[in-house]
Amino acid sequence: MEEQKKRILLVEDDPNFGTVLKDYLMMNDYEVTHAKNGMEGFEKFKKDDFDLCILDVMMPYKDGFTLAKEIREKNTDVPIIFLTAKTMKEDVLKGYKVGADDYLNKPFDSEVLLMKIKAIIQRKATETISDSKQFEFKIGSFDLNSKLRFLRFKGGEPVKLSPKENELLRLLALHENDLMPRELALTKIWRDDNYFTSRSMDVYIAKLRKYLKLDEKVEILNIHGEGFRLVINN
Amino acid sequence: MEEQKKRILLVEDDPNFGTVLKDYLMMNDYEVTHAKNGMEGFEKFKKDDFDLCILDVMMPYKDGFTLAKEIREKNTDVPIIFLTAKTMKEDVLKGYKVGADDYLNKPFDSEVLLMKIKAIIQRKATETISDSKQFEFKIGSFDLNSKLRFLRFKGGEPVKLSPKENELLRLLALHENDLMPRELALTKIWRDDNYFTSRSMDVYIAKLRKYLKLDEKVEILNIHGEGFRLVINN
DNA sequence: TCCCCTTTTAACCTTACATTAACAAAAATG
DNA sequence: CATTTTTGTTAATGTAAGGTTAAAAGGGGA
Repeated sequence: MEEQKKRILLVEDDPNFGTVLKDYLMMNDYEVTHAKNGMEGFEKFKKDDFDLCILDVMMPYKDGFTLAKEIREKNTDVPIIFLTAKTMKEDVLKGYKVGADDYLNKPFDSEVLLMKIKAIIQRKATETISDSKQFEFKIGSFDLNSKLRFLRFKGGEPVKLSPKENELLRLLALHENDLMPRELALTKIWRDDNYFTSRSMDVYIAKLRKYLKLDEKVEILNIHGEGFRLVINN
Repeated sequence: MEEQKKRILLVEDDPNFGTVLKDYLMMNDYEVTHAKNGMEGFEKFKKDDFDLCILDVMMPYKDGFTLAKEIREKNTDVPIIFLTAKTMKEDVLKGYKVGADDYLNKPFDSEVLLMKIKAIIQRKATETISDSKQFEFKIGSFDLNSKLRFLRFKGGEPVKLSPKENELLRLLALHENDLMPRELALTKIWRDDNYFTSRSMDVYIAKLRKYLKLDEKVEILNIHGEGFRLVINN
């Protein structure tokens, strides 16, 4: 059985270290694309599909965090590992905020890196089975295209959705008729969970409800203290 | 409202460090059970449901790995974080083998630990989302969906249940036709057992009876001084 | 720079929930 | 049978969560 090699985007400005790491990963059966800085990293990211990104934090022109943010705008799912200078606590916290999956302090042990890579790719694989790759939804009489970010009612004129509107409606649609926990949306979309992000989410729920009013069979119900539920009656 | 606190089992033999860590976690809104060694840790694990285990690796009598293995035999899902001595690489690798979700080198930064805890619990939550079925009960002519918190009579309009109503009815349903001890509900749902919580529970029993009146075959009987019994006659 | 689009923050209001109180009824106790 | 405990039920209260709208704050082009 031909296992497809996993593809890693490695963004690391130190040429020596970068090359060594790349070779090491390739020896361990990963397909590695090595970019020398943030710009290049983003270009390569856009061109290809990767299973994992390993980003150095300290880089000229465009640091790892900025790059990660750009990557996240394009793709909310791809796992990201940061390579941070030793015990830069702020870096670690900032990393998690941007949506990192893990971090590694330099200098690090290569075997540990391998373990992490395996664990993370594995984790994403099971997590992603259901919810990735799905960009088109039927919601009552609506069609949602979450890749192009529009919502269309009965084949009429599509209305454009903002990124957050879109992500939120997509999450709801993924859980159609089922509970979509508040926390899930907050951590997946807002990447933070506090009073204000929570209120912000409520505002977006209101916006979505306004859009969805056109079809009285479709509604977003609240489950007090838990989250929301997109139901389609018939 | 009533956001249920996440429960952490902390197994750490150093009394000073353990206590400090416990307090710190509690300050951050976790419910923490602290065990002083592997044995005690396992006992406590068996007695309760936890959302996360934090295990020190170096402990007398029973080290963290052995404990983790035992825990894994009982429960394949609960996330485990190891606290390892600084850069003991073997420990890290061994930890992953045993099925750890993450590890932290001592000394570690407490904020980083918090981030990890949040990330890990969140991750598990999304993974575990789909194993419903254990949330659906048939009670006479009623359907109880305790995940979506509604009760439906003969396929009619579902009526929403409050968290406490829901939990209580679920507990009763789990013990259908059998005694559901007062104390059980109080410790599991109210997590406290005193005069007032007990009265509060009685209030909820009254509410449930009102809902269930629609089906005269279903009733909640009191067993004086013992608890309640959900019976379905036919 | 200004403008437009998006997102957050704020304010105010409504609803949902849990607890407590108060009083009635049943059951146990002796 | 009188008294104490336990349970049944309804209503009042306080607080937290959610609904809604508008204004402020960012942020990326033209």
